[in-house]
Amino acid sequence: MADAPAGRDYRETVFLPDLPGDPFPLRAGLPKKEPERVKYWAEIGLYHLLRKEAAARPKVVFHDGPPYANGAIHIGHAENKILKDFVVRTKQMAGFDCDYVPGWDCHGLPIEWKVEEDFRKAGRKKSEVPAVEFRRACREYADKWIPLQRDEFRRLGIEGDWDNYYTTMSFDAEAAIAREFLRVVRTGLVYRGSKPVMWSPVERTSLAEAEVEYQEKTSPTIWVKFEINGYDITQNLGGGVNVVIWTTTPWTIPGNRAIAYNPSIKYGLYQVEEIEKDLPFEPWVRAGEKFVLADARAADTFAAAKASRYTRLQDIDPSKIDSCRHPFDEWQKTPDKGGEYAFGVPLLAGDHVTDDAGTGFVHTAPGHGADDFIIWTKHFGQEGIPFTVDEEGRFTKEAPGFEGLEIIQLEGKGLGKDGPANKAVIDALIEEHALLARGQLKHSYPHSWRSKAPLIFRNTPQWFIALDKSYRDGKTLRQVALDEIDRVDWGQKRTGETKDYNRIRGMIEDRPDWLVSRQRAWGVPLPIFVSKSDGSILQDDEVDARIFAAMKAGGADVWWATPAQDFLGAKYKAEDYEKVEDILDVWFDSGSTHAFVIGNPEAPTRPSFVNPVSTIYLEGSDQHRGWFHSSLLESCATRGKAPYDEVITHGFTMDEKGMKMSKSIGNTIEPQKIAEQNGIEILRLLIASAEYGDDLRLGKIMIDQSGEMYRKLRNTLRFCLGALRGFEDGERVPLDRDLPLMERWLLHRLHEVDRDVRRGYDTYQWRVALSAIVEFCNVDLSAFYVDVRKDALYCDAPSSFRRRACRSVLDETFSRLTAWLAPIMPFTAEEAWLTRFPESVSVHLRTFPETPVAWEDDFAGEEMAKLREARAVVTGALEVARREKVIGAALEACPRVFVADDALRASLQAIDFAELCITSGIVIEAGEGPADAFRLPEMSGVAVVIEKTPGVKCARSWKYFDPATADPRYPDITPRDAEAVAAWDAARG
RNA sequence: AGGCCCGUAGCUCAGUUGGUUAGAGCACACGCUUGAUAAGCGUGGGGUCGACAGUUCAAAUCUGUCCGGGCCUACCA
Repeated sequence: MADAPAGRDYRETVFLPDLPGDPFPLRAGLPKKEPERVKYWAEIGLYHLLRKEAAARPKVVFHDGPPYANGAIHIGHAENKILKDFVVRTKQMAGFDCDYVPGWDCHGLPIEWKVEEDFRKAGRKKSEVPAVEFRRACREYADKWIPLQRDEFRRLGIEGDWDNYYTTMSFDAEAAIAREFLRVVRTGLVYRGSKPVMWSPVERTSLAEAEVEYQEKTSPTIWVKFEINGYDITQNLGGGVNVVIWTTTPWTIPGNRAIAYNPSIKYGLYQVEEIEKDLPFEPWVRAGEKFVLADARAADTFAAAKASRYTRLQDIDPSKIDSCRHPFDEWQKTPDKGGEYAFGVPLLAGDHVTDDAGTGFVHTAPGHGADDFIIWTKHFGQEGIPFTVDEEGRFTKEAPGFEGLEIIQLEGKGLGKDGPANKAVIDALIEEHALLARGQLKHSYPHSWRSKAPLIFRNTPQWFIALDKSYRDGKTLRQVALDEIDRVDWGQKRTGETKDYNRIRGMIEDRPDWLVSRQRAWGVPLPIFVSKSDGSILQDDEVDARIFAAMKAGGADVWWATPAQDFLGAKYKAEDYEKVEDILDVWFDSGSTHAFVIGNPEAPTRPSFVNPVSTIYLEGSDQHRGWFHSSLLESCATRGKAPYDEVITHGFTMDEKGMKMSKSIGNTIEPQKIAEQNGIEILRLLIASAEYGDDLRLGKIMIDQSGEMYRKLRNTLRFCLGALRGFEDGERVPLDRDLPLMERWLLHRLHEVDRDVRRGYDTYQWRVALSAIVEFCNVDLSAFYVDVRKDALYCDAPSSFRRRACRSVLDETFSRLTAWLAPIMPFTAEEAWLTRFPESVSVHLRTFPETPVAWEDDFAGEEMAKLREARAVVTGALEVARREKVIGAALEACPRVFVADDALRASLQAIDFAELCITSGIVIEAGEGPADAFRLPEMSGVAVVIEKTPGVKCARSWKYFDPATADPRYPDITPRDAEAVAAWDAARG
């Protein structure tokens, strides 16, 4: 076999997929091109074009959870915004109007800290800066960051109304937040109660959890006797039986109001028999004394008390103890001779009590501990909690006998050290014979982040929203919220995933009342007046209207800058009312965003928010405790319903090992860096292919892998662009059953992929859609359809039906690929689309093309599945022949295919199977074939023997052919190629 | 410490109500091609399904314990 004699170079007559000037190069240059594209979208006003295009469509509201206006964005922000962008873009392209209004959360501590620091550097203490000046500085600080963050978000390819973003500190927002709170007041759910908070006596302020750090501290420990008042079998016990508690904070004893025990712990009655001898001091314990203790704690307790021998008399059930005497209830040094402490100390059951430390009984001072507070309010509500300590950490008159003593030294050399309070209490206990033992303990104890001074738990008056008070059709806020949780889709409806539903439900079921007041400066005030005579909150529409109007005009500052009388008007006297100066929990701010961003159903803030078919929230899973939570409660309180219909959550970004990213470990990855080095679309693709509900791992390997996926997709688009060069409507053939099987099958696949992509997008499972697209590109297009059809595309005459059919179907493919990919790869989809249609404005103004039902073609699908299985046997055989150096390229082969099954053989004969296998010829025969033929275990009825193709190699298509069949004008190419070249020559004259 | 959750090939993910030798894409190795060419095609290696125990004729799939990781609470009298 010899090649045709060297003759004409046909290369120029081959329709290679090059585009003039290579407008869509393989090397994308994303880091450089993406910013240009962002600018382009801004210039054409894409956001406004989108709104205009979709004005008549059904609305979907995607409401942005506001990031905090502080610092550069990090990878977590990037994941969050990109996922949001996927939702917004897919909804828009699925035929909705999905308006996205980004926002920022501006009030709160982090900014307050920064600004405070700035003032300190300038030599001014916060307390010396007027509230309004301080707030102005906070506002300026937030204002500085918003445009910076906005530009970073736009760089990520996020589309939205970036010129009209919302903030929680705009005057409108501040007025709206205040009005929302007044709305809650009208439900009757707002009350003033108290709660122990972390308090710094040195700084005279409460501290947030984030401002607290734990340090080692040595504290006194005391074992205190509480004599039992009554026990229904007291007669059997005799008198003088004591419950023993243990504590590291003696100063909380005046605040003791209860003792907690755990019903699942075993308790016993013990009698002391003998005291240790030869001690350098005389122990307080006496032989014959009786104590109730957890059995597991008896040994340690008696060791501390120096009782060398003791006996256990009987079991004790603490629930049968009515109450105990307070150790100070007969203390002579109190003004009332102990009468102030003459309340019974009840025993309360609580799970927080353990028997691995202490005595099995927990001293409970509801004003000075979280557990203490919880167990107390569970039994007695807010009643009866004393305020024993003032804001400087001094005992008040509610701690009779100790008034004025400091818990922590406030000044001088001993600043931050224990004050006289502990010692005074211990002395009093000794005096009253209530101290069993004492010691010292080194333990971790809360300290102020800034002053490093120890903190105390201190009961302070605060404002709450009640969860268990009925307010709406006899229901409580908790009940309404739980009902709404059932209505909302947390994923349990779209994918059956119940984890988010369970999580939010659990949180709402368990949470205590909402503490909404903060003793801070940078926020929206609780805009209320409290009657000095009866403690009720003034509720008057005219007053509320004045407050709202003033804030709308001048922001929340007016609350501090305007005399109370101006709000109260003529009807009320300022001196009769206390103007509350606390600010609202910032979660109340963001919980109210729905009210001023989306608006009420009756009063939407924009046309794109009218009667939405759905309102969607999407945030990280930490927002179950945050924004999802506060928005739910706020909206249920004011409107009786959740502000959203669907909630989507995502996990957190981790490093490549699945560990949390942190600056100190140095394993962070900045989105800005990915944008510079790889292009942000690589990150978008990575996020789209991940199970974002779980944590997202991020590392070099994943980014590289995502880059590979990108290249494959880009190259597929690039091939389509080249293959479709010059394709016009006139070339199009009807997309019906007269198409070749290959094209019928490809349409069938487009139909299937369309279904998968829509299903993925509808349920926010981007990876389902993306993997359908990627697999289609790789397996169906690249490895099969394109590989097979390259011959027809390159070498057929333009008039060839086969080539026209191929191009018609590729046109539909390109149309869909660009649309399907647009939400995930907005830059590249745009680039591809505009390369093909330079006169078009943007791919993003399109919707997903409808895919005709008629394209579903089960026959083509099943037929092609069979053919590809048979093809796999041929490719396997070719591989063996290649390895044995029988052939190199597949076109050198002419396989003999033995097919036992008549139906399968008929299928193979019905089409050009050589074309499918990309061989120059093929022989299909009946029967089992020779024993040494190539077979695959899963296709036992097909056997293949590879033989070399006879004939000569076509100088144009490289196929081997019988030169006897050649067109005499073109002896070195096949007749098919001759026809194409003839047409090509004719066109050029 | 408690609540919710995650743990399948090097990587990202599929694995229907428990049922034949656990799949895909990418990566890797080898080969082919040199007309998608800083591309394309083919073939191949690679997993005790986090560990252990249990239920079952049968478990990646159900139960329990443990290990590792994440988010959120709490952090102790």
